[in-house]
Amino acid sequence: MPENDLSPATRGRKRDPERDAAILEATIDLLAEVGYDGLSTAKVADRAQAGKGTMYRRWPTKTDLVLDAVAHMKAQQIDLEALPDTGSLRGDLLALFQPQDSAQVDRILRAMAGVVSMISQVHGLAETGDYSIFEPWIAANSVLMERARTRGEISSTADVALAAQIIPSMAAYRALILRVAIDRDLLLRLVDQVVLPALSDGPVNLASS
Amino acid sequence: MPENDLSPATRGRKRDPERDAAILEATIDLLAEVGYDGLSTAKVADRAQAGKGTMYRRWPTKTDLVLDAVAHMKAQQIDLEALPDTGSLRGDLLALFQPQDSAQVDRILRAMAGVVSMISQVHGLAETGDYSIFEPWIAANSVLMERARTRGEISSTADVALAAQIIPSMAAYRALILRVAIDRDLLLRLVDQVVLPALSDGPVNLASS
DNA sequence: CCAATACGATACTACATGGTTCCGGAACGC
DNA sequence: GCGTTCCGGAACCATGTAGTATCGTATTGG
Repeated sequence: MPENDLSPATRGRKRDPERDAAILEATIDLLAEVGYDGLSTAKVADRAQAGKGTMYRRWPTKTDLVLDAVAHMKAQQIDLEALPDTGSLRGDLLALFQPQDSAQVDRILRAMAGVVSMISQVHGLAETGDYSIFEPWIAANSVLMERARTRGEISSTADVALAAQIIPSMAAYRALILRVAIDRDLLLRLVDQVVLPALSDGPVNLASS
Repeated sequence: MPENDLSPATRGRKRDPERDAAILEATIDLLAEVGYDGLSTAKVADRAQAGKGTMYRRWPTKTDLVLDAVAHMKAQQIDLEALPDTGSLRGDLLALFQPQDSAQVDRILRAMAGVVSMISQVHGLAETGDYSIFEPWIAANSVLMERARTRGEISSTADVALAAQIIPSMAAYRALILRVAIDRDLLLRLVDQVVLPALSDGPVNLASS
């Protein structure tokens, strides 16, 4: 009797993992350029210098391919184990958004815009949230802020869950609607005039007329 | 000589303006449900109980139709001439986002998500910004905040341009990515813990250890 | 060396869809 | 009434594309 009909194919030529990477990268490129629907499997294959058979051997469907490409992109993002630690929350936040290569960030945000169109069409995708690039950024913000709280740097009652969403949501708005990335000037204003005040203890100092 | 080859057709049956509205409404519905690419002209005609001829007599192309539908939706939005005036900025902000029927807001935000996919594919659209539903909300925020400033209610040096973007950008993030609208609890937290502190004079009261 | 599997390339199928055209009928102005 | 323009409906066409199949070649293990 055959051990297993689905034996992992020990014989024959092996799959080239480099092809996986090339196809996923080409997918992200096109996602950023033309969106989910503008992306055709033929174009992906063409750009990756791959045959469509090679693609469909790995991903049974265009949707699977794009989802995996997004996961791939996400994995290259922020490493929650290696967050900046400058001693102050302000320094940490600036450092977190600092090092990103501008062109690379732009590509990622545009790809994210491409994903938005997929959510409308692929049923049951909105519920998982797996596709969001912004979620790890929010998580990173939370970690930095919680650390600042244990240092006593911010209010013990600060709404960290909310504050951690401010910068990422602004980034999302600009990326998806305005099609522009956050620049350093805006980042400074956000940190100093919005995020830090929101976390501080200070009573809202409305003019007491 | 003919007065004008394109004379507005004084003879014959007149166009039914109700058809315009029905078609635009159907377009927005579908835009919210399936996105720009999931939207087919046949589906729009079907839902509006209209013939495709009736549609193409008005809009030469699917893109024109969708853009006009978005403009139509935008026109039904915030009236900058009739902003709330409760006496306090806090009251004004809460009133601004208050009256919206939740289901209606949800529909609008989902439609906006559908528009995002169009931006990737229709050339030269991202530059105009005409499509953004959020921009009038930002403008309304700015007006309310400037009024508060002239009342001396907030700091004279407050960064209104930035603060006015906070709530709308959060709404955009939630609508486009999370697919959820802003509820009253979140609105309260945003106003009291983020927006108002950002506009206040108070020095950032970081714990002086 | 050989069977099995991978690869890029290309041809092919099945189907959806944007846009046009035509129909029979209804509303309008003259 | 009579021609013109509108209406909903449906047929029609050209194009694009997801997914499959095939071909000749390159790698692998036995």
